[in-house]
Amino acid sequence: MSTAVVWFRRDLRVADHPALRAAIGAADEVVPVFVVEPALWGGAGANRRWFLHGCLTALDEDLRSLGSRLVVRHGHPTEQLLAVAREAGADTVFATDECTPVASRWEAEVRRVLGEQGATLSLESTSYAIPPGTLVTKAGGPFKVFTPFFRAWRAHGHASPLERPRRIRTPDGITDHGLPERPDVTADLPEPGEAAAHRRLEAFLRDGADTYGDDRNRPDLDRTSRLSAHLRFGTLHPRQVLDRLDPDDPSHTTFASELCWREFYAGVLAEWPESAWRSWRPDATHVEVDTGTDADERFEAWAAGRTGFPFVDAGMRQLLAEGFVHNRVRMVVASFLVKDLHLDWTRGARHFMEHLVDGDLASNNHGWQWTAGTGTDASPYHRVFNPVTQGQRFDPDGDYVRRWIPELGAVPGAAAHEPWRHADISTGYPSPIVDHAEERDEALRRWQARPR
DNA sequence: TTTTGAGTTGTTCGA
DNA sequence: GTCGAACAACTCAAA
Repeated sequence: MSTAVVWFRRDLRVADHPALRAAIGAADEVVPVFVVEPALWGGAGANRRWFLHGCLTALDEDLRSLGSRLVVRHGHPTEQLLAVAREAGADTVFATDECTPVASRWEAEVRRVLGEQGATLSLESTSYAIPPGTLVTKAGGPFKVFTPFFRAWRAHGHASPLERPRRIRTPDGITDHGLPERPDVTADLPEPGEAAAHRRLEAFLRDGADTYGDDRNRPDLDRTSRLSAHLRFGTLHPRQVLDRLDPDDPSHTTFASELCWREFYAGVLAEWPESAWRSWRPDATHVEVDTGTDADERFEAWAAGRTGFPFVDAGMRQLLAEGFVHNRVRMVVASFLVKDLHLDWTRGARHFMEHLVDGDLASNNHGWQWTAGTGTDASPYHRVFNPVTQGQRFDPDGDYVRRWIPELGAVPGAAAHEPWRHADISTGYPSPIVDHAEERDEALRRWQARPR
């Protein structure tokens, strides 16, 4: 009897799972393992831990229905994988390549330690339709601009999803530490697990995909896919999404481009690992940012949704309430932190990572860098979002704003975006903490004054 | 090597 | 109210 280990990480599904498929093909018995690494688990934020816990529970149920089960271990992946491999008598550990700086370090460590024992780590596929680093420019270098990358990405095509396995044989008697306690959360979070991911996908294909091109920027309509958390934890693979889209439908293509942004930024982070928390543009590193007590107070107002700008505050309150923010609003609140409050983008990125269920280092932090003007984009400095006109344009009836800010419940229609004009009926809502026109000029001044 | 066209998501001003 | 131009100058990708 031969045995293989499958190391689950951000690929918490059984269908379309190349590493699982490879293990089943290579060995008679398969031990599916998830290692709870204390530092990573502790750093994830309660919302993401809650969702992860649910995904692991669902994965265990799915595996049991196939005749297997999920073995959960706590500690360093190197020690724990080695221990499981020894217990099971396995000489190969199969895993999905994560393509992130931290994961790459773990993989190298696991590969080395297994190698010392005569065992191997076999990486199969990635969490992306096209593995980061695959696509290069004609000059052979990494892409730094999205549009040419998107063209190359579309032309390259992607693999078809794999079938769900019918049966998985797993040996008895492997020690299991069990899952950590499920954290208590106050937010209303999405349903975790592979089955929920597919229900979400089907709902989007039915109700949102055909109008995505027109409606995606409308937080009041809420017709985006809401698949981000599932893509983050791999309860769904982008292959499985792309497989259901019509490449000739412009609306579907717009949605595919959003999946492509995820892959673009994964490639950028893999190429420049240090850009996770430092400005990608060298000349943007030293744009003056505010620190100190005043800056801290502005940050707290932003984080709590008390800036006095309804579109910004609605987004920040949605983040706390749902662990999710509509993409359009993410850009507006990020622009506000960086260009109206003059705070370092990493403060905002860290706050997002704390609360977002879909929090992904590459997408989140490079999204922030794009807004801050420090990332892979050529000319963003004069692109300062106006929080009022953005609200008026993308939430034309004020519905999104009133949904999250009860104090504005009596302010009708688009007037909710300018409550200072209706102070008599907006009860208890703060006045704007800054003057947007002045801070916009200040942001432009600081950018132009940056040392180069 | 040099050149050329283009660059997610915007705002403001003035005609 | 609508529309086009300006907002600096730079970097990237491809020819």
